[in-house]
Amino acid sequence: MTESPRKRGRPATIDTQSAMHAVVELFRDKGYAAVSLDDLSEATGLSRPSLYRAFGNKLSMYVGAMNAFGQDAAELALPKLEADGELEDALTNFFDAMLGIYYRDSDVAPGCLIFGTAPSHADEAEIKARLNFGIEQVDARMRQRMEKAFPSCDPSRIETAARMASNTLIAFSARAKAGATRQALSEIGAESARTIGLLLRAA
Amino acid sequence: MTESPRKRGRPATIDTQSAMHAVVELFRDKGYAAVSLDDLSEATGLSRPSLYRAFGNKLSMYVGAMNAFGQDAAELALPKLEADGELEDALTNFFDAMLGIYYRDSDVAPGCLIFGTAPSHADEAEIKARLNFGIEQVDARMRQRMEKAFPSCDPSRIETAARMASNTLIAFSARAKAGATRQALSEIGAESARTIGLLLRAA
DNA sequence: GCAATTTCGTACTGTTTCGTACATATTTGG
DNA sequence: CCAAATATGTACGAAACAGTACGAAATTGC
Repeated sequence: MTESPRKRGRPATIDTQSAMHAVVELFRDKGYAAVSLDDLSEATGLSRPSLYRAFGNKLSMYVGAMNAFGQDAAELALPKLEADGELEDALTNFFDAMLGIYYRDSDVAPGCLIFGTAPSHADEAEIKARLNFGIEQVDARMRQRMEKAFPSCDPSRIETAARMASNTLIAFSARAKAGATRQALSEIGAESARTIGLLLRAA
Repeated sequence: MTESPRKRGRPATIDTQSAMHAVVELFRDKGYAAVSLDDLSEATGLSRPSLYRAFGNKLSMYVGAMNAFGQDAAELALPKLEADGELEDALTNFFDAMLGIYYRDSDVAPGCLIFGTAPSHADEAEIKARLNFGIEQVDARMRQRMEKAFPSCDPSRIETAARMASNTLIAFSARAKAGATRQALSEIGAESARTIGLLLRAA
Protein backbone atom coordinates (compact mmCIF):
# COMPACT_ATOMS: atom_id res chain seq x y z
CA MET A 1 0.00 0.00 0.00
CA THR A 2 1.00 3.69 -0.01
CA GLU A 3 3.34 5.24 2.55
CA SER A 4 1.10 6.02 5.52
CA PRO A 5 2.12 9.16 7.48
CA ARG A 6 2.04 7.31 10.78
CA LYS A 7 -1.45 7.49 12.27
CA ARG A 8 -2.38 9.10 15.52
CA GLY A 9 -3.80 6.79 18.21
CA ARG A 10 -3.12 3.32 19.49
CA PRO A 11 -1.72 1.12 16.75
CA ALA A 12 -3.79 -1.82 15.60
CA THR A 13 -2.56 -5.20 16.80
CA ILE A 14 -5.17 -7.35 15.11
CA ASP A 15 -4.27 -9.44 12.09
CA THR A 16 -7.49 -9.18 10.12
CA GLN A 17 -6.17 -11.41 7.38
CA SER A 18 -5.50 -14.41 9.56
CA ALA A 19 -8.72 -13.69 11.42
CA MET A 20 -10.65 -13.83 8.16
CA HIS A 21 -8.96 -17.10 7.41
CA ALA A 22 -10.25 -18.55 10.66
CA VAL A 23 -13.70 -17.17 9.85
CA VAL A 24 -13.65 -18.91 6.49
CA GLU A 25 -12.67 -22.23 8.00
CA LEU A 26 -15.37 -22.08 10.66
CA PHE A 27 -18.15 -21.17 8.24
CA ARG A 28 -16.88 -23.86 5.91
CA ASP A 29 -17.15 -26.49 8.60
CA LYS A 30 -20.51 -25.57 10.08
CA GLY A 31 -22.36 -23.32 7.66
CA TYR A 32 -23.70 -19.88 8.37
CA ALA A 33 -26.50 -20.14 10.91
CA ALA A 34 -24.86 -22.80 13.06
CA VAL A 35 -21.88 -20.57 13.80
CA SER A 36 -22.25 -18.10 16.64
CA LEU A 37 -20.28 -14.93 17.10
CA ASP A 38 -18.81 -16.49 20.22
CA ASP A 39 -17.56 -19.37 18.09
CA LEU A 40 -16.01 -16.90 15.69
CA SER A 41 -14.54 -14.95 18.57
CA GLU A 42 -12.91 -18.05 19.97
CA ALA A 43 -11.64 -19.24 16.60
CA THR A 44 -10.14 -15.88 15.65
CA GLY A 45 -8.94 -14.87 19.08
CA LEU A 46 -10.72 -11.55 18.61
CA SER A 47 -13.34 -10.22 20.98
CA ARG A 48 -16.84 -9.90 19.65
CA PRO A 49 -16.68 -6.11 19.39
CA SER A 50 -13.42 -6.44 17.48
CA LEU A 51 -15.12 -8.74 15.02
CA TYR A 52 -17.83 -6.15 14.49
CA ARG A 53 -15.29 -3.42 13.97
CA ALA A 54 -13.25 -5.48 11.55
CA PHE A 55 -15.96 -7.19 9.51
CA GLY A 56 -19.38 -5.79 10.45
CA ASN A 57 -22.22 -8.05 11.47
CA LYS A 58 -22.46 -11.78 11.02
CA LEU A 59 -23.99 -11.60 7.56
CA SER A 60 -21.27 -9.36 6.19
CA MET A 61 -18.68 -11.62 7.83
CA TYR A 62 -20.08 -14.52 5.89
CA VAL A 63 -20.19 -12.64 2.61
CA GLY A 64 -16.66 -11.46 3.29
CA ALA A 65 -15.66 -15.05 3.88
CA MET A 66 -17.23 -16.02 0.54
CA ASN A 67 -15.16 -13.34 -1.16
CA ALA A 68 -11.96 -14.38 0.60
CA PHE A 69 -12.54 -18.03 -0.18
CA GLY A 70 -13.38 -17.28 -3.79
CA GLN A 71 -10.30 -15.19 -4.25
CA ASP A 72 -8.04 -17.83 -2.72
CA ALA A 73 -9.58 -20.53 -4.87
CA ALA A 74 -9.22 -18.40 -8.00
CA GLU A 75 -5.57 -17.70 -7.31
CA LEU A 76 -4.74 -21.30 -6.56
CA ALA A 77 -6.78 -23.18 -9.13
CA LEU A 78 -7.57 -20.89 -12.08
CA PRO A 79 -3.98 -20.96 -13.40
CA LYS A 80 -4.36 -24.72 -13.78
CA LEU A 81 -7.47 -24.25 -15.88
CA GLU A 82 -5.99 -21.52 -18.01
CA ALA A 83 -2.70 -23.27 -18.62
CA ASP A 84 -1.76 -24.17 -22.17
CA GLY A 85 -1.96 -27.72 -23.40
CA GLU A 86 -4.83 -30.12 -23.87
CA LEU A 87 -8.19 -29.07 -22.48
CA GLU A 88 -8.63 -32.40 -20.74
CA ASP A 89 -5.39 -31.98 -18.82
CA ALA A 90 -6.26 -28.42 -17.85
CA LEU A 91 -9.65 -29.49 -16.56
CA THR A 92 -8.24 -32.44 -14.67
CA ASN A 93 -5.57 -30.31 -13.04
CA PHE A 94 -8.11 -27.63 -12.19
CA PHE A 95 -10.41 -30.16 -10.52
CA ASP A 96 -7.49 -31.57 -8.56
CA ALA A 97 -6.45 -28.13 -7.39
CA MET A 98 -9.97 -27.40 -6.22
CA LEU A 99 -10.09 -30.76 -4.45
CA GLY A 100 -6.93 -29.73 -2.65
CA ILE A 101 -8.93 -26.82 -1.28
CA TYR A 102 -12.08 -28.80 -0.61
CA TYR A 103 -10.19 -31.40 1.37
CA ARG A 104 -7.80 -28.98 3.06
CA ASP A 105 -5.59 -31.37 5.00
CA SER A 106 -8.32 -32.53 7.31
CA ASP A 107 -9.65 -36.04 7.48
CA VAL A 108 -13.16 -34.63 7.37
CA ALA A 109 -13.50 -32.62 4.17
CA PRO A 110 -14.86 -29.12 4.80
CA GLY A 111 -15.82 -28.80 1.15
CA CYS A 112 -16.57 -25.55 -0.60
CA LEU A 113 -17.76 -22.53 1.34
CA ILE A 114 -19.62 -21.18 -1.68
CA PHE A 115 -21.12 -24.24 -3.34
CA GLY A 116 -21.36 -26.27 -0.16
CA THR A 117 -22.80 -23.99 2.48
CA ALA A 118 -24.23 -20.96 0.68
CA PRO A 119 -27.14 -22.75 -1.04
CA SER A 120 -28.52 -23.57 2.39
CA HIS A 121 -28.64 -19.88 3.31
CA ALA A 122 -29.65 -18.35 0.02
CA ASP A 123 -32.83 -16.93 1.51
CA GLU A 124 -30.51 -14.08 2.48
CA ALA A 125 -30.41 -11.93 -0.63
CA GLU A 126 -26.73 -11.02 -0.28
CA ILE A 127 -25.69 -14.65 0.04
CA LYS A 128 -27.83 -15.66 -2.91
CA ALA A 129 -26.28 -12.92 -5.04
CA ARG A 130 -22.74 -13.92 -4.11
CA LEU A 131 -23.51 -17.57 -4.76
CA ASN A 132 -24.88 -16.71 -8.17
CA PHE A 133 -21.77 -14.68 -8.92
CA GLY A 134 -19.59 -17.64 -8.01
CA ILE A 135 -21.48 -19.96 -10.31
CA GLU A 136 -21.40 -17.43 -13.13
CA GLN A 137 -17.67 -17.01 -12.69
CA VAL A 138 -16.97 -20.72 -12.98
CA ASP A 139 -19.28 -21.04 -15.97
CA ALA A 140 -17.58 -18.11 -17.69
CA ARG A 141 -14.04 -19.33 -17.06
CA MET A 142 -14.92 -22.75 -18.33
CA ARG A 143 -16.47 -21.28 -21.44
CA GLN A 144 -13.43 -19.12 -22.10
CA ARG A 145 -11.05 -22.01 -21.73
CA MET A 146 -13.08 -24.16 -24.07
CA GLU A 147 -13.35 -21.42 -26.66
CA LYS A 148 -9.61 -21.14 -26.51
CA ALA A 149 -9.20 -24.87 -27.05
CA PHE A 150 -11.85 -25.15 -29.77
CA PRO A 151 -12.28 -21.72 -31.38
CA SER A 152 -14.40 -23.03 -34.23
CA CYS A 153 -16.74 -25.11 -32.10
CA ASP A 154 -20.45 -24.41 -32.02
CA PRO A 155 -21.02 -21.90 -29.18
CA SER A 156 -24.06 -23.69 -27.86
CA ARG A 157 -22.06 -26.90 -27.59
CA ILE A 158 -19.39 -25.03 -25.67
CA GLU A 159 -22.08 -23.63 -23.43
CA THR A 160 -23.28 -27.14 -22.63
CA ALA A 161 -19.78 -28.42 -22.00
CA ALA A 162 -18.96 -25.49 -19.74
CA ARG A 163 -22.08 -26.05 -17.67
CA MET A 164 -21.26 -29.72 -17.30
CA ALA A 165 -17.76 -28.94 -16.12
CA SER A 166 -19.13 -26.45 -13.58
CA ASN A 167 -21.68 -29.01 -12.43
CA THR A 168 -18.86 -31.43 -11.75
CA LEU A 169 -17.13 -28.92 -9.50
CA ILE A 170 -20.34 -27.94 -7.72
CA ALA A 171 -21.27 -31.54 -7.04
CA PHE A 172 -17.81 -32.28 -5.68
CA SER A 173 -18.53 -30.14 -2.67
CA ALA A 174 -21.62 -32.11 -1.75
CA ARG A 175 -19.82 -35.39 -2.36
CA ALA A 176 -16.86 -34.31 -0.26
CA LYS A 177 -19.14 -33.34 2.63
CA ALA A 178 -20.93 -36.65 2.31
CA GLY A 179 -17.68 -38.50 2.89
CA ALA A 180 -16.32 -39.31 -0.55
CA THR A 181 -12.56 -39.76 -0.65
CA ARG A 182 -10.46 -37.22 -2.43
CA GLN A 183 -9.08 -39.88 -4.70
CA ALA A 184 -12.53 -40.99 -5.76
CA LEU A 185 -13.48 -37.45 -6.75
CA SER A 186 -10.18 -36.95 -8.50
CA GLU A 187 -10.99 -39.92 -10.70
CA ILE A 188 -14.49 -38.64 -11.42
CA GLY A 189 -12.93 -35.31 -12.35
CA ALA A 190 -10.50 -36.90 -14.78
CA GLU A 191 -13.21 -39.02 -16.38
CA SER A 192 -15.54 -36.04 -16.66
CA ALA A 193 -12.76 -34.06 -18.28
CA ARG A 194 -12.26 -36.84 -20.82
CA THR A 195 -15.97 -37.00 -21.55
CA ILE A 196 -16.27 -33.26 -22.01
CA GLY A 197 -13.34 -33.41 -24.39
CA LEU A 198 -15.15 -36.13 -26.26
CA LEU A 199 -18.21 -33.93 -26.59
CA LEU A 200 -16.24 -30.96 -27.88
CA ARG A 201 -14.22 -33.02 -30.35
CA ALA A 202 -17.28 -34.78 -31.76
CA ALA A 203 -18.21 -33.75 -35.24
CA MET B 1 -52.13 -50.34 8.47
CA THR B 2 -53.75 -53.13 10.53
CA GLU B 3 -57.20 -52.88 12.10
CA SER B 4 -56.62 -51.00 15.37
CA PRO B 5 -58.86 -52.17 18.26
CA ARG B 6 -59.98 -48.64 19.11
CA LYS B 7 -57.55 -47.12 21.55
CA ARG B 8 -58.34 -45.93 25.03
CA GLY B 9 -57.72 -42.24 25.76
CA ARG B 10 -58.25 -38.95 23.99
CA PRO B 11 -58.15 -39.45 20.23
CA ALA B 12 -55.31 -37.85 18.34
CA THR B 13 -56.27 -34.83 16.27
CA ILE B 14 -52.89 -34.03 14.77
CA ASP B 15 -52.16 -34.72 11.13
CA THR B 16 -48.53 -35.74 11.34
CA GLN B 17 -48.28 -36.21 7.61
CA SER B 18 -49.23 -32.67 6.65
CA ALA B 19 -47.16 -31.42 9.58
CA MET B 20 -44.11 -33.23 8.20
CA HIS B 21 -44.80 -31.66 4.86
CA ALA B 22 -44.66 -28.21 6.42
CA VAL B 23 -41.46 -29.21 8.21
CA VAL B 24 -39.90 -30.24 4.91
CA GLU B 25 -40.82 -26.98 3.23
CA LEU B 26 -39.44 -24.86 6.05
CA PHE B 27 -36.13 -26.72 6.24
CA ARG B 28 -35.91 -26.57 2.47
CA ASP B 29 -36.28 -22.80 2.48
CA LYS B 30 -33.97 -21.93 5.34
CA GLY B 31 -31.74 -24.88 6.07
CA TYR B 32 -31.37 -26.67 9.38
CA ALA B 33 -29.78 -24.32 11.88
CA ALA B 34 -31.66 -21.21 10.79
CA VAL B 35 -35.01 -22.79 11.59
CA SER B 36 -36.21 -22.59 15.19
CA LEU B 37 -38.72 -24.86 16.84
CA ASP B 38 -41.00 -21.85 17.14
CA ASP B 39 -40.80 -21.43 13.37
CA LEU B 40 -41.70 -25.08 12.95
CA SER B 41 -44.46 -24.75 15.48
CA GLU B 42 -45.98 -21.84 13.61
CA ALA B 43 -45.59 -23.48 10.20
CA THR B 44 -47.15 -26.77 11.27
CA GLY B 45 -49.75 -25.36 13.63
CA LEU B 46 -48.52 -27.78 16.29
CA SER B 47 -47.30 -26.71 19.70
CA ARG B 48 -43.66 -27.28 20.48
CA PRO B 49 -44.36 -30.22 22.81
CA SER B 50 -46.49 -31.78 20.10
CA LEU B 51 -43.61 -31.52 17.69
CA TYR B 52 -41.38 -33.31 20.17
CA ARG B 53 -43.94 -36.03 20.70
CA ALA B 54 -44.49 -36.52 16.99
CA PHE B 55 -40.96 -36.23 15.65
CA GLY B 56 -38.46 -36.05 18.50
CA ASN B 57 -35.90 -33.30 18.73
CA LYS B 58 -34.88 -30.88 16.02
CA LEU B 59 -32.17 -33.11 14.59
CA SER B 60 -34.46 -36.08 14.16
CA MET B 61 -37.08 -33.76 12.65
CA TYR B 62 -34.56 -32.76 10.02
CA VAL B 63 -33.49 -36.31 9.30
CA GLY B 64 -37.16 -37.27 9.13
CA ALA B 65 -37.68 -34.45 6.67
CA MET B 66 -34.81 -35.76 4.56
CA ASN B 67 -36.46 -39.17 4.50
CA ALA B 68 -39.87 -37.76 3.62
CA PHE B 69 -38.43 -35.57 0.90
CA GLY B 70 -36.37 -38.41 -0.51
CA GLN B 71 -39.34 -40.72 -0.60
CA ASP B 72 -41.54 -38.14 -2.32
CA ALA B 73 -38.86 -37.44 -4.87
CA ALA B 74 -38.32 -41.14 -5.52
CA GLU B 75 -42.01 -41.76 -6.05
CA LEU B 76 -42.44 -38.79 -8.36
CA ALA B 77 -39.27 -38.88 -10.42
CA LEU B 78 -37.80 -42.38 -10.41
CA PRO B 79 -40.51 -43.81 -12.69
CA LYS B 80 -39.40 -41.31 -15.33
CA LEU B 81 -35.85 -42.57 -15.09
CA GLU B 82 -36.80 -46.20 -15.14
CA ALA B 83 -39.25 -45.89 -18.01
CA ASP B 84 -38.55 -47.82 -21.18
CA GLY B 85 -37.29 -46.08 -24.28
CA GLU B 86 -34.12 -44.19 -25.07
CA LEU B 87 -31.81 -43.47 -22.16
CA GLU B 88 -31.54 -39.83 -23.17
CA ASP B 89 -35.28 -39.36 -22.94
CA ALA B 90 -35.48 -41.11 -19.61
CA LEU B 91 -32.72 -38.92 -18.18
CA THR B 92 -34.27 -35.75 -19.57
CA ASN B 93 -37.68 -36.60 -18.15
CA PHE B 94 -36.15 -37.53 -14.82
CA PHE B 95 -34.31 -34.23 -14.59
CA ASP B 96 -37.48 -32.36 -15.47
CA ALA B 97 -39.45 -34.20 -12.83
CA MET B 98 -36.83 -33.35 -10.22
CA LEU B 99 -36.87 -29.73 -11.34
CA GLY B 100 -40.61 -29.75 -10.76
CA ILE B 101 -39.82 -30.59 -7.14
CA TYR B 102 -36.89 -28.21 -6.85
CA TYR B 103 -38.95 -25.30 -8.11
CA ARG B 104 -42.17 -26.26 -6.33
CA ASP B 105 -44.54 -23.60 -7.65
CA SER B 106 -42.79 -20.76 -5.93
CA ASP B 107 -41.07 -17.90 -7.68
CA VAL B 108 -38.08 -18.45 -5.40
CA ALA B 109 -36.86 -22.00 -5.89
CA PRO B 110 -36.44 -23.86 -2.60
CA GLY B 111 -34.19 -26.40 -4.29
CA CYS B 112 -33.37 -29.80 -2.87
CA LEU B 113 -33.55 -30.47 0.85
CA ILE B 114 -30.91 -33.17 0.61
CA PHE B 115 -28.39 -31.86 -1.91
CA GLY B 116 -29.09 -28.20 -1.21
CA THR B 117 -29.20 -27.83 2.56
CA ALA B 118 -27.70 -31.00 4.03
CA PRO B 119 -24.08 -30.39 2.90
CA SER B 120 -24.06 -27.28 5.01
CA HIS B 121 -24.91 -29.27 8.13
CA ALA B 122 -22.95 -32.45 7.51
CA ASP B 123 -20.91 -31.94 10.66
CA GLU B 124 -23.85 -33.71 12.27
CA ALA B 125 -23.09 -37.38 11.75
CA GLU B 126 -26.70 -38.38 11.13
CA ILE B 127 -27.17 -35.72 8.48
CA LYS B 128 -23.92 -36.65 6.80
CA ALA B 129 -24.93 -40.30 6.70
CA ARG B 130 -28.33 -39.52 5.22
CA LEU B 131 -26.77 -37.22 2.66
CA ASN B 132 -24.35 -39.93 1.66
CA PHE B 133 -27.20 -42.39 1.33
CA GLY B 134 -29.04 -40.00 -0.96
CA ILE B 135 -26.05 -39.59 -3.22
CA GLU B 136 -25.43 -43.33 -3.29
CA GLN B 137 -29.05 -43.93 -4.20
CA VAL B 138 -28.95 -41.58 -7.16
CA ASP B 139 -25.63 -43.01 -8.32
CA ALA B 140 -26.98 -46.54 -8.08
CA ARG B 141 -30.24 -45.83 -9.91
CA MET B 142 -28.37 -44.07 -12.66
CA ARG B 143 -26.00 -46.98 -12.99
CA GLN B 144 -28.85 -49.49 -13.13
CA ARG B 145 -30.69 -47.54 -15.79
CA MET B 146 -27.55 -47.27 -17.91
CA GLU B 147 -26.75 -50.93 -17.56
CA LYS B 148 -30.25 -51.67 -18.75
CA ALA B 149 -29.79 -49.42 -21.77
CA PHE B 150 -26.27 -50.62 -22.61
CA PRO B 151 -25.80 -54.08 -21.12
CA SER B 152 -22.57 -54.73 -22.94
CA CYS B 153 -20.95 -51.42 -22.11
CA ASP B 154 -17.73 -51.25 -20.13
CA PRO B 155 -18.75 -51.04 -16.44
CA SER B 156 -16.21 -48.36 -15.63
CA ARG B 157 -17.60 -46.22 -18.42
CA ILE B 158 -21.08 -46.69 -17.02
CA GLU B 159 -19.74 -45.73 -13.62
CA THR B 160 -18.41 -42.48 -15.03
CA ALA B 161 -21.60 -41.71 -16.88
CA ALA B 162 -23.71 -42.43 -13.81
CA ARG B 163 -21.61 -40.10 -11.68
CA MET B 164 -21.89 -37.36 -14.27
CA ALA B 165 -25.65 -37.69 -14.36
CA SER B 166 -25.81 -37.52 -10.56
CA ASN B 167 -23.54 -34.51 -10.58
CA THR B 168 -25.97 -32.76 -12.89
CA LEU B 169 -28.83 -33.31 -10.49
CA ILE B 170 -26.77 -32.30 -7.46
CA ALA B 171 -25.60 -29.11 -9.10
CA PHE B 172 -29.15 -28.22 -10.12
CA SER B 173 -30.04 -27.60 -6.51
CA ALA B 174 -27.27 -25.05 -6.06
CA ARG B 175 -28.12 -23.40 -9.37
CA ALA B 176 -31.80 -23.24 -8.48
CA LYS B 177 -31.04 -21.62 -5.13
CA ALA B 178 -28.75 -19.16 -6.88
CA GLY B 179 -31.62 -17.98 -9.03
CA ALA B 180 -31.36 -19.94 -12.28
CA THR B 181 -34.65 -20.31 -14.12
CA ARG B 182 -36.26 -23.67 -14.32
CA GLN B 183 -36.20 -23.52 -18.08
CA ALA B 184 -32.46 -22.88 -18.14
CA LEU B 185 -31.82 -25.93 -15.98
CA SER B 186 -34.18 -28.02 -18.04
CA GLU B 187 -32.10 -27.26 -21.10
CA ILE B 188 -28.87 -28.09 -19.31
CA GLY B 189 -30.46 -31.35 -18.24
CA ALA B 190 -31.45 -32.26 -21.77
CA GLU B 191 -28.02 -31.37 -23.14
CA SER B 192 -26.29 -33.32 -20.39
CA ALA B 193 -28.49 -36.30 -21.15
CA ARG B 194 -27.49 -36.11 -24.81
CA THR B 195 -23.82 -35.89 -23.91
CA ILE B 196 -23.98 -38.82 -21.54
CA GLY B 197 -25.68 -40.80 -24.26
CA LEU B 198 -22.87 -39.83 -26.57
CA LEU B 199 -20.33 -41.13 -24.10
CA LEU B 200 -22.09 -44.45 -23.65
CA ARG B 201 -22.61 -44.98 -27.36
CA ALA B 202 -19.00 -44.18 -28.23
CA ALA B 203 -16.93 -47.10 -29.33
C1' DG C 1 -70.81 -41.48 36.82
C1' DC C 2 -65.93 -42.45 37.93
C1' DA C 3 -61.28 -44.23 37.21
C1' DA C 4 -57.90 -45.18 33.81
C1' DT C 5 -55.72 -43.70 29.66
C1' DT C 6 -54.10 -40.96 26.06
C1' DT C 7 -53.57 -36.35 23.80
C1' DC C 8 -52.43 -31.70 23.93
C1' DG C 9 -51.00 -26.82 25.02
C1' DT C 10 -49.67 -23.38 28.73
C1' DA C 11 -46.07 -21.94 31.26
C1' DC C 12 -41.69 -22.36 33.05
C1' DT C 13 -36.29 -23.05 33.30
C1' DG C 14 -31.75 -22.25 32.14
C1' DT C 15 -28.88 -21.25 28.30
C1' DT C 16 -27.37 -19.01 24.24
C1' DT C 17 -27.76 -15.45 21.09
C1' DC C 18 -26.67 -10.74 18.89
C1' DG C 19 -25.42 -6.28 19.46
C1' DT C 20 -23.47 -2.26 22.01
C1' DA C 21 -22.30 1.17 25.86
C1' DC C 22 -18.46 2.19 28.20
C1' DA C 23 -14.15 2.03 30.50
C1' DT C 24 -9.28 1.05 29.60
C1' DA C 25 -5.03 0.85 27.00
C1' DT C 26 -1.67 2.73 23.73
C1' DT C 27 0.00 5.76 20.64
C1' DT C 28 1.00 10.84 18.42
C1' DG C 29 1.05 16.00 18.57
C1' DG C 30 2.32 19.86 20.86
C1' DC D 1 3.54 15.83 30.42
C1' DC D 2 -1.08 16.53 28.89
C1' DA D 3 -4.71 16.42 25.29
C1' DA D 4 -6.46 14.26 21.23
C1' DA D 5 -7.01 10.09 18.71
C1' DT D 6 -7.36 5.42 17.85
C1' DA D 7 -7.74 0.48 19.33
C1' DT D 8 -9.47 -3.03 22.31
C1' DG D 9 -11.98 -5.95 25.68
C1' DT D 10 -15.27 -6.21 29.82
C1' DA D 11 -19.72 -6.20 30.96
C1' DC D 12 -24.31 -5.54 30.11
C1' DG D 13 -29.32 -5.88 28.05
C1' DA D 14 -32.91 -7.74 25.61
C1' DA D 15 -34.40 -11.22 22.86
C1' DA D 16 -34.55 -15.92 21.10
C1' DC D 17 -33.55 -20.53 21.97
C1' DA D 18 -34.24 -25.84 23.14
C1' DG D 19 -36.38 -28.68 26.02
C1' DT D 20 -39.83 -30.20 29.71
C1' DA D 21 -43.04 -30.39 33.92
C1' DC D 22 -47.57 -30.18 34.62
C1' DG D 23 -52.35 -29.52 34.31
C1' DA D 24 -56.45 -29.46 31.25
C1' DA D 25 -59.11 -31.91 27.74
C1' DA D 26 -61.15 -35.94 25.60
C1' DT D 27 -62.02 -40.48 25.20
C1' DT D 28 -62.87 -45.77 26.82
C1' DG D 29 -63.94 -49.42 30.29
C1' DC D 30 -66.79 -50.60 33.92
